[in-house]
Amino acid sequence: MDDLSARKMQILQAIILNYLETAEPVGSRTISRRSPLGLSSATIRNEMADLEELGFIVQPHTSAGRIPSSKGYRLYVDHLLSSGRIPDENEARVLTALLADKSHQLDTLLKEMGELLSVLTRYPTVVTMPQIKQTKLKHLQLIPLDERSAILVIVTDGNIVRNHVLKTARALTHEEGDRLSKVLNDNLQGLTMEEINLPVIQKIRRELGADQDIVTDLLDAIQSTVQYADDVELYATGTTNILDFPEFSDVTRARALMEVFQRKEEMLQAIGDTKTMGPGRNLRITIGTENELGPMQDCSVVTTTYSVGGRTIGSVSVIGPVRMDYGKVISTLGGIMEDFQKMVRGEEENKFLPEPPRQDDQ
Amino acid sequence: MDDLSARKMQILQAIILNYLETAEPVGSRTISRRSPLGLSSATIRNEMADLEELGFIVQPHTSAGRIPSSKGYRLYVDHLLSSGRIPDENEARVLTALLADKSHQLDTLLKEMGELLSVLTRYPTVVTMPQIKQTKLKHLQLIPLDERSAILVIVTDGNIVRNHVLKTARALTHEEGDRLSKVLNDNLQGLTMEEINLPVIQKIRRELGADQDIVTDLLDAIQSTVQYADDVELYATGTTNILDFPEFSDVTRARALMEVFQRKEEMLQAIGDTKTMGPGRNLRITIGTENELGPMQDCSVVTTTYSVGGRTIGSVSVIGPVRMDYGKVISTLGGIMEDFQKMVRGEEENKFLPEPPRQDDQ
DNA sequence: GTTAGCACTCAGCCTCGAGGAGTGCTAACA
DNA sequence: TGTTAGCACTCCTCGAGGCTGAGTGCTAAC
Repeated sequence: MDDLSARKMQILQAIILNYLETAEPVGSRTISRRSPLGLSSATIRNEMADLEELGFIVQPHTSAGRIPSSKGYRLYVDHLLSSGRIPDENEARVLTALLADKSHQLDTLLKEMGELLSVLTRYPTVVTMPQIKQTKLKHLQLIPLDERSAILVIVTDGNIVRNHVLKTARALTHEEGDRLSKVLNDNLQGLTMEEINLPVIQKIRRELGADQDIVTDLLDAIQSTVQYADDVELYATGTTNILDFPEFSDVTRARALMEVFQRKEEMLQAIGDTKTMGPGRNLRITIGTENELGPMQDCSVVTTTYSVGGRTIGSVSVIGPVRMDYGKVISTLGGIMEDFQKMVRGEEENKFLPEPPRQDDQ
Repeated sequence: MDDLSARKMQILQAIILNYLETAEPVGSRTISRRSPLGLSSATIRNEMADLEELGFIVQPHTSAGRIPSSKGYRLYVDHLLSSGRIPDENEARVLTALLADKSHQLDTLLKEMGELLSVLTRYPTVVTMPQIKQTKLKHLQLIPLDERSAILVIVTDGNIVRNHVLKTARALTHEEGDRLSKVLNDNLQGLTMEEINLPVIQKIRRELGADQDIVTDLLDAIQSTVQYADDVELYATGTTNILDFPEFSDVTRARALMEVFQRKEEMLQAIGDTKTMGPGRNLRITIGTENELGPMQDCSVVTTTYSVGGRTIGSVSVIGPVRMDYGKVISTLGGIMEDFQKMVRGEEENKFLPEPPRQDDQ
């Protein structure tokens, strides 16, 4: 199925490129005129008939031109797109300039990045926030608040901060808070949330013998943070961009899609399991009917992952109509993510330097 | 302009009620048949002509029925709606049951509330998150993180927590962190962000004499939190609900509106200044063309405020088409907010009780 | 002041036909 | 054998024309 003649490939590509632009079925005559092949429309027609039989293009109705099928886009993305595209360096510059001073807090950096991506690509963008569960604990601090509550602050790799307000059986003193924090840190620092298991917890329980009454509350809080951490957080931007495209000028369809953007579970399903994906310039593209979700079958999803400390802890996806500018999305997403990773890594190292390097501009 | 005859009032109300249901212009014959007035369509027609001249209703085209104008809705909301509506108690129950265990963290409580409101009303809902600037500082804690950074945790009334990662000129020890925190607390506790002024800052600066090098970073962090606090945070839910209504079946219009929902400044403008509004069952209703923003002129906004510790620190708005069920929205919003305020107040008091009261159900 | 009746308006819907884009097929050509 | 020109055919799109029905304003009578 892959051994299409070079000419068929070229014709398919021409059809796709044209369709990307116009969103209208493309006819043999258009290809004949526009492409450098120098073939008559009749010849193109013959080839198109073959391509249709092979399932790469379809005809909306008898007397219309052809539009690419999911299978056709797939071939295009896998074989035709790869070479010859240079990522636009300007965009990376923009990112670096724009976000330089926000780089030390991963959440905000990611959100800004999502927004930037949706502005650059003109497509909706969805970022899964760092899965705190997978990152190493860096610091825990229990802050007594008042007679019946305290705050547990949890900091992990990448300076991701989470708070958890907990009810306590009695008032805590500041000193107790510190002492408890120390025990927690001694036992948990460097572990990931997932690695907090029974033996560790029992060790903590032993060491906190004197404060038995508070211990349960505390462990509950950690427990519930871990549980909450199970719950991936999503951040979607530029969702209204999808309404720009004629394929969604039907309100019912548009609405169905907008709703998917808002529903966490469905969105996660659309993005798919990212754990199996390696880090770096590793993207996954899901095209049209390859999506399981009904309303998403008119869309394509381009997903990549990001990592901190060598662990893949989240993903960034750009979502557009099947008729999306794959080349641009891939290069923009790739470029920005590369930059992002560089920044995060830089951030991790900077701490040991006397002064952050700052003169790469100009 | 207010001294409409009782009959005109009744007819206007009948027109509005009918239009709320059908979204179609309503004709004289419909009113004649449906209303208990027992008048012929010709008489209704005469009255309608008057109402039109007075600006309470308009005619989309010559041979169509009438639809209410913004002025008409305004009269309806102000004079016709008030009496006779009992808030639905069930909804309040739902809220209390649903949110009981989330009540101790204001942000999440508010978000859940927004979601609940949009589910109950089937309209989009926008919540402005607590304006931390206006709440009293309860506790500050500086947590050293690593060689070049620390986290400043700020807790205010209502247990609103904010973190701020700050770069430090050198590594902080844990003891230093505590000492600095203590000075901050001694000087700032009980103040609002707005009340942090130069004298206070200089006092802190004096007391921290020995740690001059860190002080600037720290004050910068507070400063930037204050600044960030200036930036109201919005949380919008159920925005796609708006697509249900025929008045937004035009995608361009729908898109314009969806975009307003996402843009903070425009949304704030639409909600309007809430500082002038008192707390409690105090709602403001902005109808149709009373809105300044173009895309919002087909919408009405029902806004109320919430307060903590006697200060109004945020607002909750329900946004729908002008043809919205004002009665339902007003009673739902009112009921839920009452419940919410009760909960927050309960929360504030609970701290001093040995055990939170829990047997009011069943 | 209310009502019946009538002429009038106009959006919505249907139908019909022309126009045009595009196809598939066949036959001729290099 | 691959390519091309030509032709008949399909079917979508769009606009014109006509009909219908809901609704109006006006007038005259009660």
